[in-house]
Amino acid sequence: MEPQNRHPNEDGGSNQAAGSSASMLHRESRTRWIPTTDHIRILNELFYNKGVRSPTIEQIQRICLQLKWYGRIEFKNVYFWFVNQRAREKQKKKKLTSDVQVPKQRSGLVGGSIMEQRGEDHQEIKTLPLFPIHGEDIFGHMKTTSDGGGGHGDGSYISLELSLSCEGKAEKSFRSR
Amino acid sequence: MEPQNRHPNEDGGSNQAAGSSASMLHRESRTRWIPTTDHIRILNELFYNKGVRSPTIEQIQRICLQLKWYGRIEFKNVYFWFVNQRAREKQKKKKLTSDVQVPKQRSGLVGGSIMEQRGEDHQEIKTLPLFPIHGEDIFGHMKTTSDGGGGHGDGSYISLELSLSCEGKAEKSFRSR
DNA sequence: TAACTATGAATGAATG
DNA sequence: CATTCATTCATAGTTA
Repeated sequence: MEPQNRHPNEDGGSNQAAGSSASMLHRESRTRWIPTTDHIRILNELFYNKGVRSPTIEQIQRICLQLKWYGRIEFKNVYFWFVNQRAREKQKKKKLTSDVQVPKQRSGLVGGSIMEQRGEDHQEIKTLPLFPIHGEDIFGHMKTTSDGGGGHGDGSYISLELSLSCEGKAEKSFRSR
Repeated sequence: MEPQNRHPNEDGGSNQAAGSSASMLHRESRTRWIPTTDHIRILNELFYNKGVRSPTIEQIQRICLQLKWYGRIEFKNVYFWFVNQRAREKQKKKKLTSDVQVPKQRSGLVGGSIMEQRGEDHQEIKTLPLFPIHGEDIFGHMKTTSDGGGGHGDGSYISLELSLSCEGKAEKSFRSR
């Protein structure tokens, strides 16, 4: 289970370059980061021996900068690596410690007031798409009761009649991986 | 970093069709909100096109009410969505706090979001280990290096003196309108 | 090739 | 609001 045994590419140099027999050959395959052994070695060194668990942005940048020497790597790769290491370390421990512990019940939610608005249910009435329910839009006129944010130019009624029947364009949101 | 295949669910009810991997098969015991494509579309519309960044309680309630027509959703879902959207937008927008001077491979890609720092490089340098490979320094103190010469003839110098003292975080701007 | 496993990546939710 | 956690999705690489 230990994540130290991954050997996608050996040697102390290039990585994932030996593609000779494989058929899938992408010019610039938008594939995910494949850490080199040096990457792993250094990252593990930091994580386990140095006790670096949650490096700051600056630290990640520095680490990334150094690791670039051993192969292509980006900021987010380092960031995610630590996130995943922490998560899976904990996850591993949890499984090993299959002890009967009372559920921590760490809920509590934010604020604990409006957040509890559980409107989940009896809402399957997919009958009529009357969007402007009140005649005013979602952002018709409201008073910023506790909007510490400063209102960001409020009062701007936003007509949100956009999704009633949008089917022509499969826009896939704003994502595009 | 842009996903797209994230939300397997559909407003119609279909659920994760790709039945290839048996690694996941959950009943409706799911706790976490899984936004539908309509949810995402509308929320993105509000966030990006309408400039809604920090909706008030009333606004969130209204948005939530509308979105309920497109699938199960609660107040907190909308709330968290905006919180996360703001945070991640900012995270990606956060510019480099320190220059990233990597030997070669700087093909003109400067700036950009911190997460977007795509290594434009496409070559495995891997020829001159500027810093101790034994990784005893990433977060330690490698001030004792004998790099007095500091030869940076070809611009391939990486002065890494990673220290845990990284201040200078004044990137607190980016107001939302 | 399908199934499996390890792990990179994304994101809803939570914490401080 | 900045960070972090938790869960899930996606996929490289391996195995049968």
